[in-house]
Amino acid sequence: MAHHNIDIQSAFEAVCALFHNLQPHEKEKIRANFTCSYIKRGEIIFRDGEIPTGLVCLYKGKVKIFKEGVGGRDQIVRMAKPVGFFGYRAMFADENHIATAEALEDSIICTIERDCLLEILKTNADLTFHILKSLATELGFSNNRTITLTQKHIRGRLAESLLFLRDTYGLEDDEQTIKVYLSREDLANLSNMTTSNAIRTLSGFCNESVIELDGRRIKILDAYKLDRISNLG
Amino acid sequence: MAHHNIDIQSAFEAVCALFHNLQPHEKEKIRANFTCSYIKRGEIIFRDGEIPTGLVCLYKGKVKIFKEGVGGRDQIVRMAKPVGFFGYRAMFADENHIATAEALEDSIICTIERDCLLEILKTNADLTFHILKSLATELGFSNNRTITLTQKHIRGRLAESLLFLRDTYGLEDDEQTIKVYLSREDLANLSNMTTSNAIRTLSGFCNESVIELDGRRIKILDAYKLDRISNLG
DNA sequence: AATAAAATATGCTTTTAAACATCCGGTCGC
DNA sequence: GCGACCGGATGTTTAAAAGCATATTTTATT
Repeated sequence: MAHHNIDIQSAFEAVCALFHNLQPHEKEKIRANFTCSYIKRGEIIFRDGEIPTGLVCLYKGKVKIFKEGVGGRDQIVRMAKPVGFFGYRAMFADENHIATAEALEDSIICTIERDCLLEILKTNADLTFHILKSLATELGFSNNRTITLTQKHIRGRLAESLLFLRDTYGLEDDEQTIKVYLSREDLANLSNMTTSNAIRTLSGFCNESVIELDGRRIKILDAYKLDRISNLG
Repeated sequence: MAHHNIDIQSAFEAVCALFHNLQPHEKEKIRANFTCSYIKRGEIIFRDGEIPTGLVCLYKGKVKIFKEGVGGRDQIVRMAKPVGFFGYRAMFADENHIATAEALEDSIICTIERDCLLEILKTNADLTFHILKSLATELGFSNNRTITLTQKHIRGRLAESLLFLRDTYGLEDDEQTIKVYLSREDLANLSNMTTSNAIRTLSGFCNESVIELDGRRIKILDAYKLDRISNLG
């Protein structure tokens, strides 16, 4: 790992910037309980059932968080982007993880040791409220997502997923290509469908000139139409 | 409303008991911003799109929180029981409500005015952390629920809903009858299925002697079998 | 470079649950 | 008392998506 030469100081500052209203002594406390590591594409960061060891932050790369469902079918419940936290829900709820986190590309993740963070939260109401707000927002997303995944048809679900990926990771310089390269299987697991149907529907969109495909590269040609499919399909 | 003679003092104490670590001056502040009202069965407490006015607490009765989905099909996202809060997610996320709350039976609800509560939270880290924890737990439920509703088959979804209702509202004195009386339509909206299918599946369970039906009264005869259907069906 | 393994593509079949159509029984309002 | 309406029950039809089979292409491994 050492040969990757992670710039811990930069990572530390970037992570701390996510916290608002951090007192100097709190920052030093975090520094003393802060670790960084390099994660290769495909590696597991934590597994369903494990005890959360701390607050995980993605400094570089992309991570999917998924749950294994009925008959081994995975559902992606979250896509983490840098710089942002993930895997904190279980820690705050005082539960074991209920999902698995896997790096989608080579990534750098940082961890703030659990007890250290909890101690800071016990006295910093501002910071605690900030996290509370994030959780409330996320719960809203989750509720919306439930409706989408259960009620929209395949085309609508996939269209929404593509728009979600665009909104989460942004576009390449061409202003059209979604800045994340998922396998058809991951797209399917994000959209609650089989891999076959993801492939089929994707090539359907392609025929209708809504998107353009080049391997895992997805170019959104007609965002308006994609939005319409998402909302009415 | 006055003729219903709500015991505001008892309600106030019961609601405050939900908060831990409340300072005396905070309690008085809440008392000054505390209102109670009587809600008839079928009445709407708040609607999707409205601005949250405060923290709502159910003191007596039962309330369903649902979202209208594609083609007017509702999905129940939460069932509130006394004494407990609901409708707080939107307030904490600084959003408008994304769901509608309706009383399932005659109920008494109390409201703590929004700004009053937020002020208290700004300085009471303990209390804020407590709410944070609840939200984290709820987000876990929501994620689990998404998997259930998308991946389980009709029988599994309905079985899980029945067990969920039992766990939420408990059983009558006979130790078998679920202590909530939902219409077939509500059961369907809880389980992501059409009303016809809820009726059909329910009478299926009845034929298999897993449950016993008497109108809206549902008796769980074989909890073990119901659990198995939920997990494997 | 050769081979194996994984990912993608596509056609066909089957299953599931929605949609639709009645029908029944109770309740409400007039 | 009558008709309208609502909730519940049940059978039939239809559509959507899963499942399965099989190519083909790409990527990884030796």
